[in-house]
Amino acid sequence: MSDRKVISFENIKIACKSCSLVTLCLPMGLDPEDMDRLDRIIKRSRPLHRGDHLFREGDAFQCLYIVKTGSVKTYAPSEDGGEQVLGFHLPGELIGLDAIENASHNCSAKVLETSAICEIPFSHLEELSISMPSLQHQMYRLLSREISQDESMLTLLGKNNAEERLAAFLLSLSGRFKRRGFSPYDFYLSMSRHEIGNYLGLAVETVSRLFTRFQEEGLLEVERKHIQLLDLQRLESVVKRSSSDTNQIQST
Amino acid sequence: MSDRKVISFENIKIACKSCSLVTLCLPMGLDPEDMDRLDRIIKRSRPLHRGDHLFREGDAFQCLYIVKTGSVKTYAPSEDGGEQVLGFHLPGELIGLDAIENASHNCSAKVLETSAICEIPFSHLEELSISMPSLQHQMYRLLSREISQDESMLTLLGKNNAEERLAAFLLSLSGRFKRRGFSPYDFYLSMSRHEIGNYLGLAVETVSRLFTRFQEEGLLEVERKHIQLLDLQRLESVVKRSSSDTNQIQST
DNA sequence: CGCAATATTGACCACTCTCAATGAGGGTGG
DNA sequence: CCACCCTCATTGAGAGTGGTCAATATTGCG
Repeated sequence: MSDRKVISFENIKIACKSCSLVTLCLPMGLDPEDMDRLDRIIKRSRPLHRGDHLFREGDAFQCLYIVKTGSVKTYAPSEDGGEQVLGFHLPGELIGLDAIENASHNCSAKVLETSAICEIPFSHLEELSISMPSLQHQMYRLLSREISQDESMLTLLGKNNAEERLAAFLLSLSGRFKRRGFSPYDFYLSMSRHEIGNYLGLAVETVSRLFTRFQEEGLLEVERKHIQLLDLQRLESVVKRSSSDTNQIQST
Repeated sequence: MSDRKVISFENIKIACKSCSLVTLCLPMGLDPEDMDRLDRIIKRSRPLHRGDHLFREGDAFQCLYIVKTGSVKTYAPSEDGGEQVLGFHLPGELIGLDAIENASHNCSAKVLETSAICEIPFSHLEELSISMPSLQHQMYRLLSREISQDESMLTLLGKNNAEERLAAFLLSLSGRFKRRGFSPYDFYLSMSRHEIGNYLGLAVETVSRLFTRFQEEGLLEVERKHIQLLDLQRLESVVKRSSSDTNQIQST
Protein backbone atom coordinates (compact mmCIF):
# COMPACT_ATOMS: atom_id res chain seq x y z
CA MET A 1 0.00 0.00 0.00
CA SER A 2 2.98 2.16 0.82
CA ASP A 3 5.00 3.86 -1.87
CA ARG A 4 3.80 1.97 -4.86
CA LYS A 5 2.79 4.36 -7.56
CA VAL A 6 1.69 3.23 -10.94
CA ILE A 7 3.06 5.70 -13.41
CA SER A 8 2.86 4.18 -16.83
CA PHE A 9 1.50 1.15 -18.59
CA GLU A 10 5.02 -0.13 -18.92
CA ASN A 11 5.46 -0.03 -15.19
CA ILE A 12 2.23 -1.81 -14.65
CA LYS A 13 3.32 -4.43 -17.08
CA ILE A 14 6.59 -5.10 -15.33
CA ALA A 15 5.19 -4.95 -11.82
CA CYS A 16 2.27 -7.04 -12.90
CA LYS A 17 4.36 -9.79 -14.34
CA SER A 18 6.72 -10.10 -11.45
CA CYS A 19 3.78 -10.27 -9.11
CA SER A 20 2.26 -13.09 -11.06
CA LEU A 21 5.52 -14.91 -11.16
CA VAL A 22 5.67 -14.77 -7.40
CA THR A 23 2.21 -16.25 -7.15
CA LEU A 24 2.88 -18.98 -9.63
CA CYS A 25 6.40 -19.88 -8.61
CA LEU A 26 7.03 -18.96 -5.04
CA PRO A 27 7.81 -22.37 -3.64
CA MET A 28 9.25 -23.74 -6.86
CA GLY A 29 12.89 -23.96 -7.65
CA LEU A 30 12.63 -22.63 -11.16
CA ASP A 31 15.78 -21.95 -13.08
CA PRO A 32 16.03 -18.54 -14.76
CA GLU A 33 15.30 -19.86 -18.20
CA ASP A 34 12.02 -21.52 -17.15
CA MET A 35 11.15 -18.40 -15.23
CA ASP A 36 11.55 -16.48 -18.40
CA ARG A 37 9.41 -18.86 -20.42
CA LEU A 38 6.69 -18.50 -17.86
CA ASP A 39 7.08 -14.78 -17.79
CA ARG A 40 6.59 -14.52 -21.52
CA ILE A 41 3.09 -15.97 -21.48
CA ILE A 42 1.82 -13.60 -18.79
CA LYS A 43 -0.04 -10.67 -20.23
CA ARG A 44 -0.81 -7.41 -18.56
CA SER A 45 -4.25 -6.04 -19.00
CA ARG A 46 -5.17 -2.41 -19.10
CA PRO A 47 -6.20 -1.00 -15.71
CA LEU A 48 -9.75 -1.96 -14.87
CA HIS A 49 -12.23 0.17 -13.00
CA ARG A 50 -14.86 -0.41 -10.37
CA GLY A 51 -17.64 -2.49 -11.85
CA ASP A 52 -15.68 -3.87 -14.79
CA HIS A 53 -15.93 -7.58 -15.34
CA LEU A 54 -12.97 -9.87 -15.82
CA PHE A 55 -15.41 -12.45 -17.04
CA ARG A 56 -19.01 -13.44 -16.63
CA GLU A 57 -20.67 -16.70 -15.87
CA GLY A 58 -20.91 -18.66 -19.09
CA ASP A 59 -17.97 -16.97 -20.81
CA ALA A 60 -15.53 -19.28 -22.52
CA PHE A 61 -12.58 -20.00 -20.29
CA GLN A 62 -9.40 -18.56 -21.74
CA CYS A 63 -7.29 -17.12 -18.98
CA LEU A 64 -6.49 -17.30 -15.34
CA TYR A 65 -6.19 -13.92 -13.67
CA ILE A 66 -3.90 -12.67 -10.97
CA VAL A 67 -4.66 -9.51 -9.06
CA LYS A 68 -1.71 -7.18 -9.06
CA THR A 69 -3.28 -4.21 -7.32
CA GLY A 70 -6.84 -3.52 -6.27
CA SER A 71 -9.42 -6.19 -5.53
CA VAL A 72 -11.91 -8.41 -7.26
CA LYS A 73 -14.99 -10.26 -6.17
CA THR A 74 -16.19 -13.49 -7.70
CA TYR A 75 -19.84 -14.37 -7.47
CA ALA A 76 -22.41 -16.78 -8.76
CA PRO A 77 -25.37 -14.94 -10.25
CA SER A 78 -28.78 -16.56 -9.95
CA GLU A 79 -31.59 -16.25 -12.45
CA ASP A 80 -33.61 -13.82 -10.38
CA GLY A 81 -30.87 -11.22 -10.18
CA GLY A 82 -29.56 -12.32 -6.84
CA GLU A 83 -26.04 -13.57 -6.36
CA GLN A 84 -23.79 -15.48 -4.02
CA VAL A 85 -20.43 -13.85 -3.43
CA LEU A 86 -17.84 -16.61 -3.61
CA GLY A 87 -14.74 -14.71 -2.73
CA PHE A 88 -12.79 -11.49 -2.53
CA HIS A 89 -9.43 -11.51 -4.22
CA LEU A 90 -6.53 -9.35 -3.12
CA PRO A 91 -3.17 -8.66 -4.73
CA GLY A 92 -1.27 -11.81 -5.55
CA GLU A 93 -4.34 -14.01 -5.63
CA LEU A 94 -5.40 -16.22 -8.49
CA ILE A 95 -8.84 -16.22 -10.08
CA GLY A 96 -10.56 -18.60 -12.44
CA LEU A 97 -9.44 -22.06 -11.34
CA ASP A 98 -13.02 -23.28 -11.16
CA ALA A 99 -13.46 -22.78 -14.89
CA ILE A 100 -11.01 -25.40 -16.08
CA GLU A 101 -13.41 -28.28 -15.90
CA ASN A 102 -15.97 -27.31 -18.47
CA ALA A 103 -13.82 -24.73 -20.19
CA SER A 104 -16.39 -22.11 -19.29
CA HIS A 105 -16.72 -19.84 -16.29
CA ASN A 106 -19.37 -20.78 -13.80
CA CYS A 107 -19.05 -17.61 -11.84
CA SER A 108 -18.51 -13.95 -12.65
CA ALA A 109 -15.63 -11.73 -11.57
CA LYS A 110 -16.01 -8.02 -11.06
CA VAL A 111 -13.38 -5.56 -9.88
CA LEU A 112 -14.26 -3.65 -6.75
CA GLU A 113 -11.92 -0.73 -7.29
CA THR A 114 -9.43 0.39 -9.91
CA SER A 115 -7.22 -2.64 -10.31
CA ALA A 116 -4.35 -4.00 -12.30
CA ILE A 117 -4.87 -7.59 -13.34
CA CYS A 118 -2.63 -10.02 -15.17
CA GLU A 119 -3.96 -12.54 -17.59
CA ILE A 120 -2.44 -15.93 -18.12
CA PRO A 121 -3.77 -17.84 -21.10
CA PHE A 122 -4.47 -21.22 -19.60
CA SER A 123 -3.73 -23.19 -22.73
CA HIS A 124 -0.22 -21.74 -22.78
CA LEU A 125 0.22 -22.36 -19.11
CA GLU A 126 -0.93 -25.92 -19.47
CA GLU A 127 1.35 -26.52 -22.39
CA LEU A 128 4.24 -25.03 -20.50
CA SER A 129 3.52 -27.22 -17.52
CA ILE A 130 3.98 -30.28 -19.69
CA SER A 131 7.64 -29.55 -20.04
CA MET A 132 8.06 -28.03 -16.59
CA PRO A 133 7.29 -30.55 -13.88
CA SER A 134 7.80 -27.98 -11.15
CA LEU A 135 5.19 -25.76 -12.73
CA GLN A 136 2.83 -28.67 -13.01
CA HIS A 137 3.36 -29.41 -9.36
CA GLN A 138 2.73 -25.81 -8.44
CA MET A 139 -0.51 -25.86 -10.43
CA TYR A 140 -1.64 -28.92 -8.50
CA ARG A 141 -0.82 -27.12 -5.30
CA LEU A 142 -2.67 -23.96 -6.25
CA LEU A 143 -5.75 -25.91 -7.24
CA SER A 144 -5.53 -27.95 -4.08
CA ARG A 145 -5.20 -24.87 -1.94
CA GLU A 146 -8.33 -23.44 -3.46
CA ILE A 147 -10.17 -26.57 -2.41
CA SER A 148 -8.85 -26.32 1.13
CA GLN A 149 -9.90 -22.71 1.35
CA ASP A 150 -13.38 -23.47 0.12
CA GLU A 151 -13.63 -26.25 2.66
CA SER A 152 -12.76 -24.00 5.55
CA MET A 153 -15.35 -21.57 4.25
CA LEU A 154 -17.86 -24.41 4.29
CA THR A 155 -17.04 -24.98 7.93
CA LEU A 156 -17.43 -21.30 8.66
CA LEU A 157 -20.88 -21.17 7.07
CA GLY A 158 -21.96 -24.51 8.47
CA LYS A 159 -20.93 -24.09 12.07
CA ASN A 160 -20.22 -20.49 13.01
CA ASN A 161 -22.64 -17.79 14.04
CA ALA A 162 -22.74 -14.26 12.71
CA GLU A 163 -20.14 -12.70 14.98
CA GLU A 164 -17.73 -15.56 14.43
CA ARG A 165 -18.13 -15.27 10.69
CA LEU A 166 -17.43 -11.59 10.59
CA ALA A 167 -14.46 -11.91 12.93
CA ALA A 168 -13.05 -14.72 10.80
CA PHE A 169 -13.57 -12.65 7.70
CA LEU A 170 -11.70 -9.69 9.12
CA LEU A 171 -8.88 -11.88 10.34
CA SER A 172 -8.64 -13.49 6.93
CA LEU A 173 -8.28 -10.10 5.27
CA SER A 174 -5.80 -9.04 7.92
CA GLY A 175 -3.63 -12.07 7.36
CA ARG A 176 -3.71 -11.73 3.61
CA PHE A 177 -2.76 -8.07 3.77
CA LYS A 178 0.03 -8.89 6.15
CA ARG A 179 1.43 -11.59 3.94
CA ARG A 180 1.57 -9.14 1.08
CA GLY A 181 3.42 -6.55 3.12
CA PHE A 182 0.50 -4.33 4.00
CA SER A 183 -0.67 -3.43 7.46
CA PRO A 184 -2.66 -6.22 9.11
CA TYR A 185 -4.28 -3.71 11.45
CA ASP A 186 -5.34 -0.88 9.24
CA PHE A 187 -6.89 -1.28 5.82
CA TYR A 188 -9.76 -0.36 3.57
CA LEU A 189 -12.70 -2.59 2.79
CA SER A 190 -13.22 -2.37 -0.93
CA MET A 191 -16.48 -4.27 -0.71
CA SER A 192 -19.82 -3.03 0.57
CA ARG A 193 -21.53 -4.24 3.73
CA HIS A 194 -24.01 -5.88 1.43
CA GLU A 195 -21.28 -7.88 -0.26
CA ILE A 196 -19.71 -8.85 3.04
CA GLY A 197 -23.07 -10.06 4.27
CA ASN A 198 -23.75 -11.93 1.09
CA TYR A 199 -20.37 -13.63 1.26
CA LEU A 200 -20.88 -14.63 4.90
CA GLY A 201 -24.48 -15.70 4.50
CA LEU A 202 -25.76 -12.80 6.60
CA ALA A 203 -28.09 -9.86 6.08
CA VAL A 204 -26.58 -6.41 5.60
CA GLU A 205 -28.17 -5.23 8.79
CA THR A 206 -26.50 -7.99 10.76
CA VAL A 207 -23.10 -7.01 9.42
CA SER A 208 -23.72 -3.40 10.27
CA ARG A 209 -24.87 -4.21 13.77
CA LEU A 210 -21.84 -6.39 14.35
CA PHE A 211 -19.45 -3.69 13.24
CA THR A 212 -21.09 -1.39 15.72
CA ARG A 213 -20.89 -3.94 18.48
CA PHE A 214 -17.29 -4.88 17.77
CA GLN A 215 -16.48 -1.20 17.93
CA GLU A 216 -18.28 -0.77 21.23
CA GLU A 217 -16.35 -3.71 22.59
CA GLY A 218 -13.09 -2.10 21.55
CA LEU A 219 -12.19 -4.81 19.08
CA LEU A 220 -11.91 -2.44 16.18
CA GLU A 221 -12.55 1.01 14.87
CA VAL A 222 -14.51 1.31 11.67
CA GLU A 223 -15.65 4.29 9.71
CA ARG A 224 -17.19 3.59 6.37
CA LYS A 225 -14.63 1.59 4.44
CA HIS A 226 -11.69 2.30 6.69
CA ILE A 227 -11.13 -0.28 9.38
CA GLN A 228 -8.59 -0.64 12.15
CA LEU A 229 -8.31 -3.86 14.06
CA LEU A 230 -7.39 -2.94 17.61
CA ASP A 231 -7.12 -6.38 19.17
CA LEU A 232 -6.34 -9.26 16.87
CA GLN A 233 -6.01 -11.69 19.73
CA ARG A 234 -9.43 -10.98 21.10
CA LEU A 235 -10.81 -11.15 17.58
CA GLU A 236 -9.31 -14.63 17.23
CA SER A 237 -10.94 -15.68 20.46
CA VAL A 238 -14.27 -14.53 19.08
CA VAL A 239 -13.87 -16.99 16.21
CA LYS A 240 -12.82 -19.93 18.31
CA ARG A 241 -15.01 -19.32 21.30
CA SER A 242 -18.46 -20.59 20.60
CA SER A 243 -17.25 -23.44 18.43
CA SER A 244 -18.31 -25.34 21.54
CA ASP A 245 -20.86 -27.05 19.38
CA THR A 246 -22.91 -29.96 20.46
CA ASN A 247 -22.94 -31.20 16.94
CA GLN A 248 -20.61 -34.05 17.65
CA ILE A 249 -20.93 -37.32 15.88
CA GLN A 250 -20.24 -40.46 17.77
CA SER A 251 -17.89 -42.90 16.18
CA THR A 252 -18.97 -46.44 15.79
CA MET B 1 -22.04 -51.16 -13.53
CA SER B 2 -24.93 -53.56 -13.80
CA ASP B 3 -23.93 -57.13 -13.35
CA ARG B 4 -20.72 -56.58 -11.46
CA LYS B 5 -20.48 -58.98 -8.58
CA VAL B 6 -17.51 -58.93 -6.34
CA ILE B 7 -16.64 -62.45 -5.49
CA SER B 8 -13.01 -62.59 -4.58
CA PHE B 9 -10.19 -60.27 -3.80
CA GLU B 10 -8.93 -60.73 -7.29
CA ASN B 11 -12.23 -59.61 -8.68
CA ILE B 12 -12.30 -56.67 -6.39
CA LYS B 13 -8.90 -55.76 -7.61
CA ILE B 14 -9.90 -55.86 -11.22
CA ALA B 15 -13.25 -54.14 -10.77
CA CYS B 16 -11.65 -51.62 -8.52
CA LYS B 17 -9.03 -50.68 -11.01
CA SER B 18 -11.32 -50.34 -13.94
CA CYS B 19 -13.58 -48.16 -11.87
CA SER B 20 -10.72 -45.87 -11.04
CA LEU B 21 -9.66 -45.79 -14.62
CA VAL B 22 -13.09 -44.60 -15.58
CA THR B 23 -12.91 -41.83 -13.03
CA LEU B 24 -9.47 -40.75 -14.03
CA CYS B 25 -9.78 -41.11 -17.78
CA LEU B 26 -13.36 -40.84 -18.85
CA PRO B 27 -13.10 -37.84 -21.11
CA MET B 28 -9.53 -38.47 -22.13
CA GLY B 29 -8.46 -40.11 -25.30
CA LEU B 30 -5.90 -42.39 -23.78
CA ASP B 31 -4.25 -44.97 -25.94
CA PRO B 32 -4.17 -48.49 -24.54
CA GLU B 33 -0.54 -48.32 -23.56
CA ASP B 34 -1.00 -45.18 -21.46
CA MET B 35 -4.10 -46.73 -20.00
CA ASP B 36 -2.02 -49.63 -18.93
CA ARG B 37 0.66 -47.48 -17.38
CA LEU B 38 -2.00 -45.72 -15.40
CA ASP B 39 -3.61 -48.96 -14.44
CA ARG B 40 -0.39 -50.29 -13.03
CA ILE B 41 -0.04 -47.59 -10.39
CA ILE B 42 -3.56 -48.07 -9.03
CA LYS B 43 -3.64 -50.25 -5.97
CA ARG B 44 -6.60 -52.02 -4.52
CA SER B 45 -6.98 -51.91 -0.78
CA ARG B 46 -8.50 -54.56 1.35
CA PRO B 47 -12.23 -54.08 1.97
CA LEU B 48 -12.81 -51.49 4.66
CA HIS B 49 -15.57 -51.55 7.23
CA ARG B 50 -17.89 -49.01 8.78
CA GLY B 51 -15.86 -46.64 10.90
CA ASP B 52 -12.47 -47.38 9.35
CA HIS B 53 -10.41 -44.39 8.40
CA LEU B 54 -8.80 -43.91 5.00
CA PHE B 55 -6.75 -41.15 6.57
CA ARG B 56 -6.96 -38.67 9.39
CA GLU B 57 -6.36 -34.98 9.54
CA GLY B 58 -2.65 -34.42 9.82
CA ASP B 59 -1.61 -37.66 8.16
CA ALA B 60 1.07 -37.39 5.54
CA PHE B 61 -0.43 -37.24 2.10
CA GLN B 62 0.47 -40.30 0.08
CA CYS B 63 -2.50 -41.37 -1.96
CA LEU B 64 -5.64 -40.26 -3.60
CA TYR B 65 -8.57 -42.59 -3.07
CA ILE B 66 -11.38 -43.62 -5.33
CA VAL B 67 -14.49 -45.25 -3.97
CA LYS B 68 -15.30 -48.42 -5.83
CA THR B 69 -18.25 -49.60 -3.76
CA GLY B 70 -19.71 -48.29 -0.56
CA SER B 71 -19.41 -44.73 0.67
CA VAL B 72 -17.06 -42.46 2.56
CA LYS B 73 -17.48 -39.24 4.44
CA THR B 74 -14.80 -36.60 4.74
CA TYR B 75 -14.88 -34.25 7.68
CA ALA B 76 -12.84 -31.63 9.44
CA PRO B 77 -12.50 -32.46 13.13
CA SER B 78 -12.31 -29.55 15.56
CA GLU B 79 -10.38 -29.50 18.82
CA ASP B 80 -13.44 -29.90 21.01
CA GLY B 81 -14.51 -33.17 19.43
CA GLY B 82 -16.98 -31.62 17.03
CA GLU B 83 -16.63 -31.91 13.30
CA GLN B 84 -17.78 -30.43 10.04
CA VAL B 85 -18.77 -32.97 7.44
CA LEU B 86 -17.26 -31.83 4.15
CA GLY B 87 -18.66 -34.39 1.82
CA PHE B 88 -20.08 -37.83 1.15
CA HIS B 89 -18.33 -39.83 -1.51
CA LEU B 90 -20.03 -42.44 -3.62
CA PRO B 91 -18.66 -45.01 -6.05
CA GLY B 92 -16.46 -43.47 -8.70
CA GLU B 93 -15.65 -40.38 -6.67
CA LEU B 94 -12.21 -39.15 -5.82
CA ILE B 95 -11.00 -38.27 -2.33
CA GLY B 96 -7.97 -36.41 -1.07
CA LEU B 97 -7.42 -33.60 -3.56
CA ASP B 98 -7.31 -31.01 -0.81
CA ALA B 99 -4.18 -32.59 0.65
CA ILE B 100 -1.84 -31.88 -2.22
CA GLU B 101 -0.95 -28.40 -1.15
CA ASN B 102 0.79 -29.06 2.14
CA ALA B 103 1.39 -32.71 1.51
CA SER B 104 -0.70 -33.50 4.56
CA HIS B 105 -4.38 -34.17 4.96
CA ASN B 106 -6.42 -31.39 6.45
CA CYS B 107 -9.50 -33.45 6.83
CA SER B 108 -10.30 -37.03 7.83
CA ALA B 109 -12.02 -39.69 5.77
CA LYS B 110 -14.11 -42.44 7.31
CA VAL B 111 -16.01 -45.17 5.52
CA LEU B 112 -19.72 -45.26 6.24
CA GLU B 113 -20.32 -48.88 5.29
CA THR B 114 -18.29 -51.80 4.04
CA SER B 115 -16.48 -50.35 1.07
CA ALA B 116 -13.90 -51.13 -1.56
CA ILE B 117 -11.48 -48.30 -2.10
CA CYS B 118 -8.65 -47.88 -4.56
CA GLU B 119 -5.46 -46.10 -3.67
CA ILE B 120 -3.44 -44.12 -6.14
CA PRO B 121 -0.04 -43.02 -4.92
CA PHE B 122 -0.02 -39.38 -5.82
CA SER B 123 3.70 -39.17 -6.48
CA HIS B 124 3.37 -41.87 -9.12
CA LEU B 125 0.34 -40.22 -10.61
CA GLU B 126 2.11 -36.91 -10.76
CA GLU B 127 5.14 -38.42 -12.36
CA LEU B 128 3.00 -40.20 -14.89
CA SER B 129 1.19 -36.99 -15.71
CA ILE B 130 4.48 -35.42 -16.71
CA SER B 131 4.70 -37.69 -19.69
CA MET B 132 0.97 -37.89 -20.32
CA PRO B 133 -0.46 -34.50 -21.16
CA SER B 134 -3.97 -35.86 -21.32
CA LEU B 135 -3.65 -37.20 -17.80
CA GLN B 136 -2.33 -33.87 -16.64
CA HIS B 137 -5.29 -32.19 -18.23
CA GLN B 138 -7.68 -34.59 -16.59
CA MET B 139 -6.06 -33.89 -13.22
CA TYR B 140 -6.57 -30.18 -13.71
CA ARG B 141 -10.17 -30.86 -14.57
CA LEU B 142 -10.78 -33.06 -11.56
CA LEU B 143 -9.27 -30.49 -9.23
CA SER B 144 -11.24 -27.74 -10.89
CA ARG B 145 -14.46 -29.67 -10.59
CA GLU B 146 -13.90 -30.10 -6.89
CA ILE B 147 -13.63 -26.33 -6.59
CA SER B 148 -16.86 -25.83 -8.52
CA GLN B 149 -18.65 -28.31 -6.32
CA ASP B 150 -17.45 -26.64 -3.15
CA GLU B 151 -18.58 -23.32 -4.53
CA SER B 152 -22.08 -24.51 -5.18
CA MET B 153 -22.11 -25.92 -1.68
CA LEU B 154 -21.13 -22.47 -0.42
CA THR B 155 -24.11 -21.03 -2.23
CA LEU B 156 -26.36 -23.66 -0.72
CA LEU B 157 -25.18 -22.89 2.82
CA GLY B 158 -25.11 -19.15 2.28
CA LYS B 159 -28.48 -18.63 0.67
CA ASN B 160 -30.79 -21.59 1.11
CA ASN B 161 -33.00 -22.48 4.01
CA ALA B 162 -33.33 -25.87 5.63
CA GLU B 163 -35.87 -27.41 3.27
CA GLU B 164 -33.99 -26.22 0.19
CA ARG B 165 -30.75 -27.65 1.53
CA LEU B 166 -32.21 -31.05 2.23
CA ALA B 167 -33.97 -31.18 -1.12
CA ALA B 168 -30.76 -30.20 -2.90
CA PHE B 169 -28.87 -32.83 -0.96
CA LEU B 170 -31.29 -35.56 -1.94
CA LEU B 171 -31.25 -34.48 -5.56
CA SER B 172 -27.47 -34.47 -5.54
CA LEU B 173 -27.42 -38.04 -4.28
CA SER B 174 -30.07 -38.99 -6.79
CA GLY B 175 -28.12 -37.57 -9.69
CA ARG B 176 -24.90 -39.18 -8.60
CA PHE B 177 -26.53 -42.57 -8.22
CA LYS B 178 -28.15 -42.19 -11.59
CA ARG B 179 -24.89 -41.32 -13.31
CA ARG B 180 -23.37 -44.48 -11.90
CA GLY B 181 -26.21 -46.63 -13.11
CA PHE B 182 -28.13 -46.98 -9.88
CA SER B 183 -31.72 -45.97 -9.33
CA PRO B 184 -32.13 -42.22 -8.92
CA TYR B 185 -35.42 -42.77 -7.11
CA ASP B 186 -34.71 -45.48 -4.64
CA PHE B 187 -31.58 -45.76 -2.58
CA TYR B 188 -30.13 -46.12 0.86
CA LEU B 189 -28.67 -43.36 2.93
CA SER B 190 -25.45 -44.67 4.36
CA MET B 191 -25.06 -41.64 6.60
CA SER B 192 -26.99 -40.82 9.76
CA ARG B 193 -29.44 -37.95 10.15
CA HIS B 194 -26.84 -36.38 12.35
CA GLU B 195 -24.26 -36.47 9.59
CA ILE B 196 -26.70 -35.10 7.04
CA GLY B 197 -27.51 -32.25 9.37
CA ASN B 198 -23.89 -31.54 10.09
CA TYR B 199 -23.10 -31.50 6.38
CA LEU B 200 -25.98 -29.13 5.63
CA GLY B 201 -25.41 -26.88 8.62
CA LEU B 202 -28.63 -28.02 10.29
CA ALA B 203 -29.59 -29.67 13.56
CA VAL B 204 -30.51 -33.36 13.50
CA GLU B 205 -34.01 -32.53 14.60
CA THR B 206 -34.50 -30.21 11.67
CA VAL B 207 -33.47 -32.93 9.25
CA SER B 208 -35.81 -35.38 10.88
CA ARG B 209 -38.73 -32.97 10.80
CA LEU B 210 -38.09 -32.18 7.17
CA PHE B 211 -38.07 -35.85 6.21
CA THR B 212 -41.41 -36.18 7.92
CA ARG B 213 -42.80 -33.13 6.19
CA PHE B 214 -41.51 -34.11 2.76
CA GLN B 215 -43.15 -37.43 3.29
CA GLU B 216 -46.45 -35.85 4.31
CA GLU B 217 -46.28 -33.72 1.19
CA GLY B 218 -45.83 -36.78 -0.95
CA LEU B 219 -42.36 -35.80 -2.13
CA LEU B 220 -40.75 -38.94 -0.87
CA GLU B 221 -41.08 -42.01 1.22
CA VAL B 222 -38.47 -42.62 3.86
CA GLU B 223 -38.03 -45.35 6.35
CA ARG B 224 -34.87 -45.40 8.31
CA LYS B 225 -32.07 -45.45 5.76
CA HIS B 226 -34.21 -46.42 2.83
CA ILE B 227 -35.49 -43.53 0.78
CA GLN B 228 -37.67 -43.27 -2.29
CA LEU B 229 -38.00 -40.02 -4.15
CA LEU B 230 -41.53 -39.88 -5.48
CA ASP B 231 -41.44 -36.58 -7.32
CA LEU B 232 -38.07 -35.34 -8.50
CA GLN B 233 -39.61 -32.42 -10.31
CA ARG B 234 -41.38 -31.08 -7.28
CA LEU B 235 -38.23 -31.64 -5.27
CA GLU B 236 -36.34 -29.50 -7.75
CA SER B 237 -38.90 -26.79 -7.41
CA VAL B 238 -38.38 -26.84 -3.65
CA VAL B 239 -34.73 -26.00 -4.20
CA LYS B 240 -35.29 -23.25 -6.69
CA ARG B 241 -38.41 -21.75 -5.25
CA SER B 242 -37.47 -19.54 -2.36
CA SER B 243 -34.22 -18.48 -3.96
CA SER B 244 -36.31 -15.39 -4.55
CA ASP B 245 -33.87 -13.65 -2.30
CA THR B 246 -33.77 -9.97 -1.77
CA ASN B 247 -30.06 -10.20 -1.32
CA GLN B 248 -29.35 -8.60 -4.63
CA ILE B 249 -26.40 -6.35 -5.09
CA GLN B 250 -26.76 -3.42 -7.38
CA SER B 251 -24.10 -3.03 -9.99
CA THR B 252 -22.27 0.23 -10.15
C1' DC C 1 -27.77 20.69 -5.32
C1' DG C 2 -30.52 16.68 -5.45
C1' DC C 3 -31.11 11.99 -6.26
C1' DA C 4 -29.56 7.35 -5.63
C1' DA C 5 -26.95 4.11 -3.33
C1' DT C 6 -25.09 2.76 1.07
C1' DA C 7 -25.19 2.39 6.13
C1' DT C 8 -27.15 2.52 10.43
C1' DT C 9 -30.64 1.68 13.83
C1' DG C 10 -35.01 -0.05 15.72
C1' DA C 11 -39.06 -3.14 16.15
C1' DC C 12 -40.94 -7.36 15.15
C1' DC C 13 -41.18 -11.95 13.68
C1' DA C 14 -39.85 -16.53 11.97
C1' DC C 15 -36.87 -20.13 11.18
C1' DT C 16 -34.18 -23.10 13.26
C1' DC C 17 -31.73 -24.51 17.50
C1' DT C 18 -31.84 -26.31 22.07
C1' DC C 19 -33.62 -29.07 25.52
C1' DA C 20 -36.21 -33.01 26.75
C1' DA C 21 -38.86 -37.12 26.39
C1' DT C 22 -40.18 -41.08 23.89
C1' DG C 23 -39.77 -44.71 20.51
C1' DA C 24 -37.45 -47.88 17.41
C1' DG C 25 -33.62 -50.73 15.82
C1' DG C 26 -29.52 -53.38 16.20
C1' DG C 27 -26.05 -55.70 18.60
C1' DT C 28 -24.29 -58.30 22.54
C1' DG C 29 -24.33 -61.40 26.10
C1' DG C 30 -26.68 -64.33 29.08
C1' DC D 1 -33.58 -66.82 21.52
C1' DC D 2 -34.72 -63.20 24.27
C1' DA D 3 -33.60 -59.27 27.23
C1' DC D 4 -31.06 -55.46 27.75
C1' DC D 5 -28.56 -51.54 26.34
C1' DC D 6 -26.99 -48.09 23.38
C1' DT D 7 -27.38 -45.46 19.54
C1' DC D 8 -30.30 -43.33 16.34
C1' DA D 9 -34.57 -41.15 15.06
C1' DT D 10 -38.75 -38.76 15.97
C1' DT D 11 -41.67 -35.40 18.06
C1' DG D 12 -42.96 -31.49 21.06
C1' DA D 13 -42.32 -27.06 23.50
C1' DG D 14 -39.79 -23.01 24.21
C1' DA D 15 -36.14 -19.71 23.21
C1' DG D 16 -32.81 -17.10 20.53
C1' DT D 17 -30.28 -15.68 16.66
C1' DG D 18 -30.62 -13.42 12.78
C1' DG D 19 -33.88 -12.00 8.93
C1' DT D 20 -37.39 -8.76 7.32
C1' DC D 21 -39.48 -4.42 7.09
C1' DA D 22 -39.16 0.35 7.72
C1' DA D 23 -37.37 4.80 8.82
C1' DT D 24 -33.52 7.74 9.01
C1' DA D 25 -28.81 9.26 8.26
C1' DT D 26 -24.83 9.72 5.31
C1' DT D 27 -22.21 9.60 1.30
C1' DG D 28 -21.13 9.98 -3.45
C1' DC D 29 -22.10 11.18 -7.97
C1' DG D 30 -24.16 13.43 -11.95
